[in-house]
Amino acid sequence: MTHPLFHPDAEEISLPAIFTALGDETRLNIIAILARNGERAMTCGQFTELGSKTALSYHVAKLREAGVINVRPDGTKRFLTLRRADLDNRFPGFLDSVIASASTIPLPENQSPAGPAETPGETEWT
Amino acid sequence: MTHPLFHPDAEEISLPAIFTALGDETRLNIIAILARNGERAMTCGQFTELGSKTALSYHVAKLREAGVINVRPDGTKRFLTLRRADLDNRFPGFLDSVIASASTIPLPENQSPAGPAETPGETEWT
DNA sequence: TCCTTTGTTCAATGATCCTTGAACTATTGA
DNA sequence: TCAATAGTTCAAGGATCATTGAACAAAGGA
Repeated sequence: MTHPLFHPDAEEISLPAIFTALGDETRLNIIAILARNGERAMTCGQFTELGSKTALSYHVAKLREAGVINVRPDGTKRFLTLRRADLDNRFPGFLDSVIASASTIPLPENQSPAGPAETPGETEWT
Repeated sequence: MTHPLFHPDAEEISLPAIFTALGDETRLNIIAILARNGERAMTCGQFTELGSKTALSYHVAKLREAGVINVRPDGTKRFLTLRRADLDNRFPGFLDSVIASASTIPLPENQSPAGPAETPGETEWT
């Protein structure tokens, strides 16, 4: 990595940018799954059912550039987390209402709402 | 009008569609102004500072088709209102958080937050 | 009836979006 | 060192988007 991945500062996160980022089915699903997974970070590889490797890379970048998620490289993987604190601070109540609303929408595959991990040792923390 | 303006049923309103509709600066401004105006309906002509006549017609149609606003033709005018009840029913808390968040963003012109009408008799009710 | 007001529709244009496959980089484990 | 893993970058494609001006339609008032 020549320079670290760009993330907008908390105060630079704009509402239209968030809406644009969330206005895509794939990206909204990524957010919903991340939210269901609690505070645990997830890798891009855990979203393969949502699209191709290339498409996911594209969508994850969009979410990152909009300030919705944080992407932390670690080895060959990237760990994704919601920027909860930053979003709550800038737009109080917004993320919660989005997650609550998005949760009424069925996910494309068998995404269990944060039960015990099927493959122990795979979960990571921020 | 050959047939009345299309409005999606409340249960057909989708979150991605709302995000797509609100992911545009002009449309978000329309919503913010509508919200600031309380329950009063507004005409397209009251948004001229946000864009040309043609552009506004385009954006208002987008908001209507996404289920965010209701458009009621009356004479030569169209009266716009937020679909508060439908949105609150389908996505509780969502619209309020959007409006609260959008209200922290400055409006492009001197949009007073629902003070007394400068031109009495122009306000309308749903 | 004629003109004004209010807003729509159309065609054209340039910009942006999302997806794809192929090629590539970087890291890890054997 | 070699191969597998995880993800990025690039170019190309078609689709959708947002804006413009010109023409149009519908209703209302003089």
